[in-house]
Amino acid sequence: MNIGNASGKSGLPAKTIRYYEDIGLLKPERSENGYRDYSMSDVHKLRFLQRARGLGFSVEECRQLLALYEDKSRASADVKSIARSKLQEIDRKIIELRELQETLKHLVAHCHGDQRPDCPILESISGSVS
Amino acid sequence: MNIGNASGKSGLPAKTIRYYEDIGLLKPERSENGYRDYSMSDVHKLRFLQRARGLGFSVEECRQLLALYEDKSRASADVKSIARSKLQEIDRKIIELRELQETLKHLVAHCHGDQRPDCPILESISGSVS
DNA sequence: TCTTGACCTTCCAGTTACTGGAAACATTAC
DNA sequence: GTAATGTTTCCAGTAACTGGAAGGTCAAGA
Repeated sequence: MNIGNASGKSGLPAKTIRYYEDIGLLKPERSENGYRDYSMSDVHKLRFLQRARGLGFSVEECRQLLALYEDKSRASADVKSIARSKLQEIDRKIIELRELQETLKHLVAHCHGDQRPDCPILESISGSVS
Repeated sequence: MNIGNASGKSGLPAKTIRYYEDIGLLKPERSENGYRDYSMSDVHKLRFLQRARGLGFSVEECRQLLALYEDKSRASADVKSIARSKLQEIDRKIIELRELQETLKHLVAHCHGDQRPDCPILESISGSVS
């Protein structure tokens, strides 16, 4: 499938998809006419990239995560260790999102619609300051 | 408190904190000697910025979120509407993180430690392709 | 008191991850 | 057939930092 189609299915702008090819993240086939030709597997990876980038993982982290599935030569112990450290990071992100969620819910619940409430919730949105 | 201290407490590099001042996100007091002087409230905001950026919110979104607490002139209906749309975004992010978590857990659980498993989980990490 | 080292200042240049636009070729729609 | 749309490459610009130089400040130890 063409890049426009892949863009629509993945949620990534065509520009970004080309950029990911430039930096070696995802290299699609080429059609006779020179157009990029994406498989469904490519689209899955693009969609994964779209999500992971939106969740605050860097391009290099995404490259590593993609490599977990693609690099057949990598030892499984390696895969496990990388995946485990990413899992910890994900746990932390989920917790932080829940806290942010609580704060915003509190804000929404305690606004009366006519004036801003005077509650000191900045402390709660910033989490525990160690 | 000095920038080094604020950096340690917030988890943000001093460089980044100065950059946030440059773009008008957070303007601290200045001591007699010209050093930046951060209050605890400033540190809370910095910590919030550290988290929100790490969770994939853009600087402009962070600016908006900070404004929810700071802009006394903003109507509460506005605050509610912005907060609600951010809440939806957070819900989505949490769901996506859970899915990513499931995939990685699956990978860790099904590796045998000596060789990479041959399971087609790319589809699951990329979520539903609409 | 002096000095040494850690910390702070500003400024400017470089990097990462896109993003916009031009010029040209391909495809599709009427 | 031609106009609109989609694709290509290339090059420049933006967002959000990040590193490094040149110099001022401060606290601790000889």
